[in-house]
Amino acid sequence: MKDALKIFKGLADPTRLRIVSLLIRRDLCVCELMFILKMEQSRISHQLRILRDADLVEDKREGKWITYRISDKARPNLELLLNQLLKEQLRESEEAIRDLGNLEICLREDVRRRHASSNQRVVEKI
Amino acid sequence: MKDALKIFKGLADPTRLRIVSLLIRRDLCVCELMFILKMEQSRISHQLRILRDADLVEDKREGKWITYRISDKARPNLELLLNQLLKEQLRESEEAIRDLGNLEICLREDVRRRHASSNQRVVEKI
DNA sequence: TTTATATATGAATATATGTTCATATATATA
DNA sequence: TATATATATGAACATATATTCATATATAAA
Repeated sequence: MKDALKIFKGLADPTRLRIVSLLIRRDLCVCELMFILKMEQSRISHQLRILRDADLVEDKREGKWITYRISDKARPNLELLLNQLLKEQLRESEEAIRDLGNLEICLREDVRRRHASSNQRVVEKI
Repeated sequence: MKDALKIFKGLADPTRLRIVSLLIRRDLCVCELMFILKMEQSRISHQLRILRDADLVEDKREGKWITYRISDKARPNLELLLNQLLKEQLRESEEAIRDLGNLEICLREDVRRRHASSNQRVVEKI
């Protein structure tokens, strides 16, 4: 598939757009994404798979965890594409603001190492 | 729906991506798009409807013809998004090159006024 | 070496999407 | 006014997609 189409299809789903918007700021593992997005694990894993198949992200195992990052290949285009649009989102979308807030909390609380089991359950939306 | 998602969904289909790539260069009516894309009329009209519902394009009746253009609202973002990617397409995709070639022919031959009835049939791909 | 944790994945399902065919509508022309 | 042209649209269909549930796998910890 042509690159442009790959990128647009990759971003054409709300869950994936949120994931990419987060990964563009910071590499994250699945349990961190679960904490931030308040979604169950398999849902996130399935969407990450689609993003990986589209060469938008790459994964790397780190012990128990698997960390996802924007692929080197896609990063320049994604930064170009999302830079402007994400600023608009942050002005208009409460969800986008909440995601970034949860990212802060996630990092501050070191979710990956400290919240272990609680992440296996879907937490109530803030 | 949030704007960013609207745009990505709008561009996440090969037919629509081709249409938008053409409209960003020049306003076109349906029969001109038929000539350029070698697709049947209802297929193009349906996709234009989706682009219109997503506020990416606007239509304007001009006598018998209905001309489509990129909406004022979407143009800045679309130009930003597509500028880089379309250059890549033109390097890599024969289809994109062919579309632009057909656009040239379409304008040179004044398809809108001169090829009338022949446009109602789907023409063999060049 | 058993158990817990983190993640992936297959199957099932519901929903969305793209295309085609047939037909409707609006304008232009004879 | 009757006909041709340009386009839109509804219905039907096939295909694609997103989500959930259940289960498999790989690593770490006890």
